[in-house]
Amino acid sequence: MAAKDNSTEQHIKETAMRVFFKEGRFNATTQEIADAAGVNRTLLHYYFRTREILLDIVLKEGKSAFRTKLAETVDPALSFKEKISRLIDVWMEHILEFPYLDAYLVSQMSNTDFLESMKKEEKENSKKTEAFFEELQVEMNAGRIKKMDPTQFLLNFISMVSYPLVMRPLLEASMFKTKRAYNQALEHRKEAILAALFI
Amino acid sequence: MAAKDNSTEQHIKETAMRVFFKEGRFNATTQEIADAAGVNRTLLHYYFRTREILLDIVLKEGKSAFRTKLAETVDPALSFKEKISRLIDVWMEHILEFPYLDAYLVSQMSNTDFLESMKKEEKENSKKTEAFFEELQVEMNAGRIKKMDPTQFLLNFISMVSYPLVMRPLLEASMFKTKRAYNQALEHRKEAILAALFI
DNA sequence: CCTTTGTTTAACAAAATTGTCAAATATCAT
DNA sequence: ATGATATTTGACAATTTTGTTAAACAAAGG
Repeated sequence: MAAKDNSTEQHIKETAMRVFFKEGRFNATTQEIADAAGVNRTLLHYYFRTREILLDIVLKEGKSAFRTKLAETVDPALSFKEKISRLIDVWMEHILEFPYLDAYLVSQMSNTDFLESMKKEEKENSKKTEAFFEELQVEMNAGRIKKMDPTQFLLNFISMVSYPLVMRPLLEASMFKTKRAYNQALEHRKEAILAALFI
Repeated sequence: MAAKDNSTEQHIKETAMRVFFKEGRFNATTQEIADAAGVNRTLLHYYFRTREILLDIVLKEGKSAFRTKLAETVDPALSFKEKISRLIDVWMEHILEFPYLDAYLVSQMSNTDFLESMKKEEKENSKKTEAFFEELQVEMNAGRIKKMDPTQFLLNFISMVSYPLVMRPLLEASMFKTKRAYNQALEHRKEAILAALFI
């Protein structure tokens, strides 16, 4: 293999992503990750040197991919409601793919570095948020949404989309009789959210 | 000290509760917990034998206390909306006190034992849930709530109450300019939730 | 005073985990 | 075939963490 081939490196990252954020095994050891990837543990250190660096990279790339996806989703030509509708789709899809990502982020929030990088993101997104709020204001004036603080609308929106998926194992076990019942509820989730957000 | 005095044992439990579920340090070592409690590490093992047992006890007692609190809150004489209103108060208060508890529960959900104990709780609560759904049905028929699947109403409710608090560090850092702005939003959270749930 | 209970101290073994290294193999490109 | 890169193997030191034990000390009650 003379030519640089990063497929194994990529494969390790994807495996780590799976173990951490799909399966929620936040304390997985380097050995477990290597096993899951079908690769020798030394190779992890060869490519990423430390477990922490690997986790950092995986997290950063995951977040970045999601941000890109979200941005691509919002077509300015669409109606506000249609925008929201598509956002719900993409957002739910993403959390379904990596259900433990948010829980991990929160659990790491006492870490100062994380907070810093988050605040940087906020600044980059603040323009989009303001634009969103303006559109929202128009909808409220048009009587298609109850008048309220835009912030509260945003919180309602994110909450209703994320929570049932992020806390899925908890809700499924503690409030529903069967997994099937929960899956059915999720299937109709989007309409329920839209109905709650719009008059 | 001839007489049995369990104040230190209690103090250790409270400290563990604080470290784990108020501060979110899920990986705190027995040494760190002992330090936080101002007590020798050996004493932890003396009372609880293992770290795992201590965590189990703390978690079980915490959940049980919350369940009791919730049950006490619901006065059958109140109107449905008033019941919901009080539930929001108690619920938010509880999450404010132990913001990391839900995240921990979710992170442990791959653990089979947890799932089992959760399912047991579901069975105990299923009667209450059904009663809740019946009341909800009455409200819908009376036109005070949009007609929808009661399950979706419940998911909307829990989501809007919990998510902004459970994910607080995340939302605060990534979407708000200041902590103060977030606190202000939380102050008006209850009315916003009620407005979204009721017509 | 003596006993019991609570608590600390120190030391220890065992296990788990991490990160590093050197050497051996494998695989591919030229 | 040769060289270069990818990957495995085995071994190792260092560290962290856990759980146990024995001994000493403190305090309070009878």
